[in-house]
Amino acid sequence: MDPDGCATPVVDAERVSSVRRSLPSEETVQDLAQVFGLLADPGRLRMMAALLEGGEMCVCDLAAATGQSMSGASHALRLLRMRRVVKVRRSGRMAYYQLADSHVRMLFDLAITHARHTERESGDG
Amino acid sequence: MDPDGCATPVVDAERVSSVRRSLPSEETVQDLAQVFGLLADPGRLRMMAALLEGGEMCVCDLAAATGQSMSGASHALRLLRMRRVVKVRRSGRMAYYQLADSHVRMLFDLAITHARHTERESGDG
DNA sequence: ACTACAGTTGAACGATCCTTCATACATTGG
DNA sequence: CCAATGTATGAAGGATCGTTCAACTGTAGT
Repeated sequence: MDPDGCATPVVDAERVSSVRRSLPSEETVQDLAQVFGLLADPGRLRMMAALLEGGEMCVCDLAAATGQSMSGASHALRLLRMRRVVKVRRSGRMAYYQLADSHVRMLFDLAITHARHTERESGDG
Repeated sequence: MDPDGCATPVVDAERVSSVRRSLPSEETVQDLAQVFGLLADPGRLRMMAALLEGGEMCVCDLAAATGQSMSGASHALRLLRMRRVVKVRRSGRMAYYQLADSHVRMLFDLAITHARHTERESGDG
């Protein structure tokens, strides 16, 4: 709201405004946050991992493979579809899903690598 | 809960169990989801972007640069600290934060690239 | 010791999210 | 047409999350 900060004291004003100018646009930030939000759910994460392996799968197999209900899987796939993370191919009454976006594949792969290399201690500092 | 799926019909049983075995462990999935969850908030995202640019910044400058209250910034940094995404250096009554983990930097960078290459239409199919 | 300052923390409120249930839609087979 | 099947969707319930307010810790300066 305020272009230069009023309520918060500032130590290094130059640095602050320089960093400020370098930040991604509001739109980019929102967009990024939404994509990460999609990845922040275990069910959806497993779905993407499944599609990464399985290539193309129908909803019921996807649900079974990731331990979700059909309805839950469908809701999840809807969100992923809306964000263009997956794409669907229809054949009769079946719906076959696959990953749509290679960036997300890379993101996902990198994240898995990150997880594998990370100690799983959580502490405060 | 169920090792082989009971309530959900399955089309390709072999594929399902093969994919199932290939999925990351429960622990990895939870861990990943939490990391992505951290990145799913605009405020935290801006903080990480700021630290990516600014290198090391104190809480009040970070708050000013990302348009957050001191309290909000502190809460956010606490979460990032607990997940070892940032680390803190204390000097007197100041607290200087910087990114702790190069994986997160890469994740973040890749994500920005992704956002820049993505059309911002959201539709259903 | 007292005041000012930088930061931290807990509680409360509202918003958002995930899960589940029920229902609806479209396609296939009789 | 009717029943069965695979999928999609809206609404409700409870959980989780982010923001804010108030109080608290620890340091610096007088």
